Amino acid sequence: MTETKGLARNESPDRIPPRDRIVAAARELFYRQGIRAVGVDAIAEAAGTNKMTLYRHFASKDELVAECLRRLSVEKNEVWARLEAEHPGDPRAQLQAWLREAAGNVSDPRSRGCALANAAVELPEKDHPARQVIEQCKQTTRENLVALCRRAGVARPELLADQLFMLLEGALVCTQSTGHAGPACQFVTAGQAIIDAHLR
Amino acid sequence: MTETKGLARNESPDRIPPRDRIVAAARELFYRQGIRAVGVDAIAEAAGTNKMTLYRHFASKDELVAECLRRLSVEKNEVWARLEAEHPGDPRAQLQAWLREAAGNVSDPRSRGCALANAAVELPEKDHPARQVIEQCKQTTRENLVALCRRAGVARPELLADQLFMLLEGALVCTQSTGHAGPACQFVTAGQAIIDAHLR
DNA sequence: CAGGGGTGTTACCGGTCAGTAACTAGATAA
DNA sequence: TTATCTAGTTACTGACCGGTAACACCCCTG
Repeated sequence: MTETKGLARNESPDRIPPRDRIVAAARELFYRQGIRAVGVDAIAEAAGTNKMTLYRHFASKDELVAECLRRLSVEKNEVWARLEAEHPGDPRAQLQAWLREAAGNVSDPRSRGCALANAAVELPEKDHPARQVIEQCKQTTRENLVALCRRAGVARPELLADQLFMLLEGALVCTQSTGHAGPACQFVTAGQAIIDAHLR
Repeated sequence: MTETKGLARNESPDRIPPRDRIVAAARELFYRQGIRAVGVDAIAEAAGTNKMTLYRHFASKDELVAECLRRLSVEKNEVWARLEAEHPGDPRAQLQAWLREAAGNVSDPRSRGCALANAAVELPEKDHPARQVIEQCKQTTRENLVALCRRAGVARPELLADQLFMLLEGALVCTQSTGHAGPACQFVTAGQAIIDAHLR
C-alpha cells in the first residue's frame, strides 16, 4: 500500500493524465491547422476527454496556447545542452551539429515551420499571453547561439549568430510558401558558407 | 456626351468604386490582425459599405483573400521593372538597389512581415484559393531574383538568389517574434556579405 | 418618362465559437 | 466506512461566423 502517492490516478488505458493529453493534442492541432482554426471542442476530443476537463486545467483557450508554446520553448532550449554533451569542449563541432540539426527540421517533409514563429504571425495582439513566451524563447535562442559562436572563436559572434538565425527562420517559413523544393533546400549550403566565412 | 462609359458610376464622395474599397480595407485588416481574425462585416464596415455589396463582388471570403493577395502579388512583381529603370543595364547596381529596398521593408516599424508568407502560415489547406497565388508569387520572385543574379555575372546565381531569398524571408518573420531590434537589424550587413562573397 | 443595374438596408439562416452549470461516476485517502 | 477530489457527461448560454433573401433607393441610360 501507500504506493501511488497521488501522481498516478485515473489511468484507464494510457496512464497519461488528461492535462498532458490535452496539451499534446492541442500542440499537434495548432501546428497542423493553425491556432485560430482549431476549436476547443476539437482539442478535447482529440485528447480523449471533454471541454469541461479542459477548462478545469486551463483558464481559457489563450492560456492553453501559451502553455503549448511554453512546453515547446522548454524543449527547444534543451538543444544546447545536447550539443555540449555530444561535442564536449568543441564549440566548432557544436556549431556544425547545430547546423545539421536545423537542417533536419527544415527538410522534414512534415514540417510546417517554427510553431513559435507561426504563432507570432497568427497572434499579433501585443497582450496575448502567448506573445511573451514567443519573444522570450526567440531571445533565449538568439543568446545561446551568440554564446556558441563566441566560444567558436569567431571575430563577430553576434553577426554570425544573427545571420544563422535569419537563415533558419527564413528556411522554415519558405517551406510553407515555396515548398521543400524551394530556396530552403539550400539551407545547409548557405549556412556552411556563412560559418566558413566567419571562420576565415 | 458619351463621356463616362460605365467606368465612373456611383462616386458619391471618394469616387473609388466599392470593389476597390473592399479590397483595400480587407488587405489592411488582414495584414494587421490576421486573415482568420477579421470578419466580413468588419471589412465591409471599414470599406464604407456593407456585407451584401461585398458578396456581390466576391463569391466568398476565401475568394476575397485570394484577390487581395493577387493584387499584392502584382505590386510586388513591379519591383523588377523599377530596378531596371533606375539602373538600366547595370545588374549589380540593381542588386544593390534590391537589397536597399528590401531593407526598407524589413526596418519599417509598421511592418508585420510579408503578407503572402503570413497567409501561407494562416491557411495551410492545400486547396485554399489563396495558396496558388502565394506559391505562384514566391516562385516568380525567386525566378526574377535568380535572373538578376545571373545578369550580375556571379558564378552560382541560383545559390545567391536562394540565400538572399531566405535571408529576406527570415528577416521579415523575425520582426514579428523578436522585434525590430532583433536579428533583423543585421539584414543589410548579412545581405551585403553574401553578395560580396559571390562577387569575389 | 420608363426601365435597369449597382448599391444600401434590414433581417434572417444555420453553424460554430468560447465558456459555464449541474450532475454523475470512480478512485483515492482518512 | 465516509469524505474528497478529479474526470466524464449533457445541456446550455450568448456571441459571432459566413452567407443569403427581400426590398427600397438612386443614378444612369434609353
